[in-house]
Amino acid sequence: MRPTKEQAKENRQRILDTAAKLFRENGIHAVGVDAVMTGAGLTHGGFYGHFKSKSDLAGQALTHAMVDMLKADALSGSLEDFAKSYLSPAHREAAGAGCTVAALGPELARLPDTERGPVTEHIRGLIAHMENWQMEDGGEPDRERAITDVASFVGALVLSRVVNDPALSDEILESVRERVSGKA
Amino acid sequence: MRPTKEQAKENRQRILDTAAKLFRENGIHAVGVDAVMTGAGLTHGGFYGHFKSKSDLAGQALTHAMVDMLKADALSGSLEDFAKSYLSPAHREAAGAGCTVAALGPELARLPDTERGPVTEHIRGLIAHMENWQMEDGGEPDRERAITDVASFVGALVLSRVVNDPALSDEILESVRERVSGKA
DNA sequence: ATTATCTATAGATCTATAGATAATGC
DNA sequence: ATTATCTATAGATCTATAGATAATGC
Repeated sequence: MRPTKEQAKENRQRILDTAAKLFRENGIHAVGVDAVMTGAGLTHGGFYGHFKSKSDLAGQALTHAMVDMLKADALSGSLEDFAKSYLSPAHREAAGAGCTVAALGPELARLPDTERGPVTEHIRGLIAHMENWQMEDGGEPDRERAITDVASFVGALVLSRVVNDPALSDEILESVRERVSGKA
Repeated sequence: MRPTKEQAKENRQRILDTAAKLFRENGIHAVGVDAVMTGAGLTHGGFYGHFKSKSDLAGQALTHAMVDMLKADALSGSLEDFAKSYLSPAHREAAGAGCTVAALGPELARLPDTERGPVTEHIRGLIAHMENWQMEDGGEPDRERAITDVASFVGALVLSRVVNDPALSDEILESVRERVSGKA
């Protein structure tokens, strides 16, 4: 029953991936250690061999998810390409695999100051990317606009998920997408 | 020990107000019926005489909070005044008395379709207000811009609360405020 | 007599720990 | 012998209900 050292490391990674998905889908508070372990194909008792606590897991899993997003393909293309994918119905419907800030913003905001470093750096990274795209388009970097664009992206995705009218939800995503693309 | 009919109605209202505040501050999931009742100065057993369930309470309390916000003074002034108050450090620090969408967005998004009608109408109301302000400024109403502005407001408030660097948090609020005011 | 509230508790669920198990790794 | 996982369970906490209490309202 005991797995190899490598198998154990793989199990640990699967716990992290499962947690990052379930937390973003349902909220950190709504997902128990038990659900994460079952999702990873293990029993919940073994959890504490891998992580100190649920809070420890949440920190590691979500930091990992945010780092991955900043390295994703979508960010290596143009601003228009990024907007098209970030503000897509597909992203709206796949919260578990999508932007951590849009999926868990207010819940992350309630974490103690000391645990919000990774999200803060993640947001700095998104702003920096916006500034880069502005320069690629030949203009001077406008930080005020970069920040506003990031805010409107996150806000639009949150609003599009909150609203229960599909037409309005689509309209929100498209409005921000066209507005950001159209003013380069 | 039994209160008058009027006292009972006041108690019910105090439960609603306490719930609306605690839910926005800590998240719906993180606040128990017990904490709401204690906050309202009652014992938790009496709760079910007033509401069918916790979910029933959450629906009523938050709908009430959103209706109140659309009637608030801030919305009767200019767009600049609204932006100044919505995007203020005071609002950032008082989630329990502030915008329900910014405080609970992703958690509301996970509610079943049938319970998201009130938030949807609330968001429609915010967009309509933006369009009115545009017309007051003498221009044609630009719905695409109205939607983008609402998204950037909500997004900015969420981001300002997530970030653990006070300078960046202030910068996010001010950037969106200046950008929205400056392009009228 | 009615009823808003309180006391007490049942039944779930959730975090965390303890001890057993059994295969790996020295 | 070590250790990753499993079984079992302790201890909290949370939603909801049942029955008692005591003052209002007919």
